[in-house]
Amino acid sequence: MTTKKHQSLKPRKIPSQSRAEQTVAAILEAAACILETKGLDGLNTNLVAQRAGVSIGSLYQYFPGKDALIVALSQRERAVFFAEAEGALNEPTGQRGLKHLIAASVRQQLRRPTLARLLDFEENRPSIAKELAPFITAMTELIRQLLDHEDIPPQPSIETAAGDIIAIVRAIVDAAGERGEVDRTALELRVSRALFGYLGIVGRQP
Amino acid sequence: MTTKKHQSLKPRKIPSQSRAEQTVAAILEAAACILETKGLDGLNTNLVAQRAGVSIGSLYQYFPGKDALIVALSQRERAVFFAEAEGALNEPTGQRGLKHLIAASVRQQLRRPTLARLLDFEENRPSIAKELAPFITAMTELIRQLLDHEDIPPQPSIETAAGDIIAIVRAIVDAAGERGEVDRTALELRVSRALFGYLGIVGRQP
Amino acid sequence: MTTKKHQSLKPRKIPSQSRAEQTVAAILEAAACILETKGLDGLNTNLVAQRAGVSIGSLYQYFPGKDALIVALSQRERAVFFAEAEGALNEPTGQRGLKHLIAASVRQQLRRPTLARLLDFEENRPSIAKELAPFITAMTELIRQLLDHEDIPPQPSIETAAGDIIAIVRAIVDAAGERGEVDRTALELRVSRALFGYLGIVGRQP
Amino acid sequence: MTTKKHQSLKPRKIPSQSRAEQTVAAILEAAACILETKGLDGLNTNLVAQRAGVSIGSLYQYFPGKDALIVALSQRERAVFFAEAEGALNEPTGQRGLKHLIAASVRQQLRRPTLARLLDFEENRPSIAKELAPFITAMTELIRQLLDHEDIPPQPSIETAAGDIIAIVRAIVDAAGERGEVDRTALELRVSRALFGYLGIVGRQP
DNA sequence: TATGAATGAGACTTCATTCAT
DNA sequence: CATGAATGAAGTCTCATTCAT
Repeated sequence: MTTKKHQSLKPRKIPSQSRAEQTVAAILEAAACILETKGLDGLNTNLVAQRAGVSIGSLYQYFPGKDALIVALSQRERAVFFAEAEGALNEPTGQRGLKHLIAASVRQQLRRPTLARLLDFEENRPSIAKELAPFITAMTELIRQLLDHEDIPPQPSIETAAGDIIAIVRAIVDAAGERGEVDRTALELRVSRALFGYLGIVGRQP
Repeated sequence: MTTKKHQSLKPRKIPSQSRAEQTVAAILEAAACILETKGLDGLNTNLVAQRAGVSIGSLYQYFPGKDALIVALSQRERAVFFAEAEGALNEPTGQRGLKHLIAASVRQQLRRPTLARLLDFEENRPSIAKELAPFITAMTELIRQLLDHEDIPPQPSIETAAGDIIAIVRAIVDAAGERGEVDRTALELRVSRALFGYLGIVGRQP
Repeated sequence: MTTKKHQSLKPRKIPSQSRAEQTVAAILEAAACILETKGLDGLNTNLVAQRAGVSIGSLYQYFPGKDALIVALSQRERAVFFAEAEGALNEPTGQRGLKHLIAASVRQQLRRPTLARLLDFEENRPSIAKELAPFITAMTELIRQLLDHEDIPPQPSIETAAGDIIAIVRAIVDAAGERGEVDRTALELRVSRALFGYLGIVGRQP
Repeated sequence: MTTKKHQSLKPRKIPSQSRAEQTVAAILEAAACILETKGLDGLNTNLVAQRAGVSIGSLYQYFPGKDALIVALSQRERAVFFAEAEGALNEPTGQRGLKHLIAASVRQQLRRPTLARLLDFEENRPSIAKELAPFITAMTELIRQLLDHEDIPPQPSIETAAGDIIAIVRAIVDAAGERGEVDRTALELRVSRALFGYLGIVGRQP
């Protein structure tokens, strides 16, 4: 069987000893590495275990299956990203908040471009998406609050707008990653233009 | 590994008899169907052959493997799309041209949303992308000509802009497809705003 | 099925028109070529047909199966060889006869070393061997007559001796072919020594 | 094609647990059995695994493919043979050494005639031969030392002589196996005659 | 808990052979 | 007779997952 259906994708145990935490971290990092170097097709549980210096049995001790690995990896990356993105709420205006969000996205992407792109894709698979719903909800909520500022024109559907915004940022930033761009500022500017245009914000962007 | 490394992705033979053409068409359509209903993981050569009502041997007669199937499918869809998109060059202004392009993209996406989204992703995989390079080149050239009109502000890099434009259109349109949107007009409008914003075109869009 | 069991290995029809003869010759030569360049694993009926410039259907018109191809090829080579070897019977002494036989073997092998070696092997497969029995019988008979001369010490078993002689000649000559040797004379000398030693012929060989 | 091109033929992992050693042994013995009863065409990985009482996955855990199986089998047989053959170096004279070598060859062949013959052939296939080069080298060296004794006439090329000797012994011994001979002594005598004749040793062999 | 050998469903692919045109 | 599209049995090989030690 390729993949067992309908099994939990949550980590099996919350590692309480630091030894276990290290194991989990090693496994995730191994998975990340392989994803970056060999792509999705190159990712398999046996290899991950080997690269992590752990037995395959141990891997299954911490992750109930392959998908759980990807979910955990996404969550790891998302957690970092979200911690940065949340700062957007402290910005005084909606536009400043958006810029903050964009900057966080760009930074996230440029840290590990290949990995980010691959995860972006995997997150679309229904089985994975389900587990990442909380993040989507949180992002949507965050964007909703940003759009709520009075310096942002009202949108017909906040839901739709939030989804579009996430998609647009991702698209430009992934495309840049693919091209190997490294200039953060230029990239942020391009994203801003698209986003501000989308939202109907006229006027000068810095 | 799912797929053998480094094998040709080009069709093995061009069908010379009309019976063969039918076979090829049936195979491609079956692949499209499966992609739509069971996703990428559900796509395998045996199932495709079965659904196409041909033997597995026949499939391999025309396609050297699973990836070749995806390539051929992309090319089929791209050909349809490009035929429509090319009309953009007949528009009098750059902005009208872009609208034409957007409309074509939206139409393409709304025809078979799931399929379109899946192919959009697959096309990013390096091995697939290589085979689709001609299409990318053609699209870039088309966009270059559109941006060349004087009603479009000059862009720092045409290449980058072209890539970004393709990515933005795709992103919004795919996101819409995922949500199950069907309102062509509303969708076109949102894409226009993002694109025109990106390009620095100020002023009222309809 | 890899190969149908129990089917005739004889050519299906004796080609009466010269057109058919040419076809058969082309097929055999194509098979020989492929055997030489891609080895046994590279030999398959479709490829042979293609290389012969004939449709696969036509190939089966003349040969009832893959093994029949190999049998026919062996027979073609054997016929040439045997025509030369038979001259041994005209030699005045047994030793001269043997030399004649050796010379014929060496010449045969050096013409197409790789092909000869491959066929030597294939001829051991029971299904092939059956069809080549007449040749073995003829060879055994030929050798029996040579050994019957009074300048050859009597052998305990003519049958065994004949088999051994064929095997020894083949072994040395194939080994030489493998090494890429081209010096006919040196090779003949070595074979003579082994054979004459085997037969208990003492004294000077030229 | 029967076998994937250009993959390693070396065992994938050396069994560290004794359970694994048993598995490997069972697989090799099953392969040997099948080779003896159904020939080369009858050898396939599924059947080997089944006969060995292990899963196909286990087989591939230790052997990357069918050819690796043959290589390992050859090495197993060669190791046994070489251990016996090496004793030839302890003999006082070259001729005694050769007899020792011949006796070892005959014994090896008569143990499992069919298997020996099949392996002899397979070892000629380039891909297999490569892996067995060490054995060939060792044999050549052994023969070189034997021929170095003063009771053996000097040979124009030791390399060639060594190759020929191996080939001659093999040929006669394989032919005997094919005929179902069981008389060790008679066989050894015939080989001796051929070899001594080849080397130019005159005089009475027992 | 950790280990890693074992499992086996299932995907991929070839190629000898047939048969409708 | 020739053609070449179609067939599908038979084989190869992988990898997610389990389980005895």
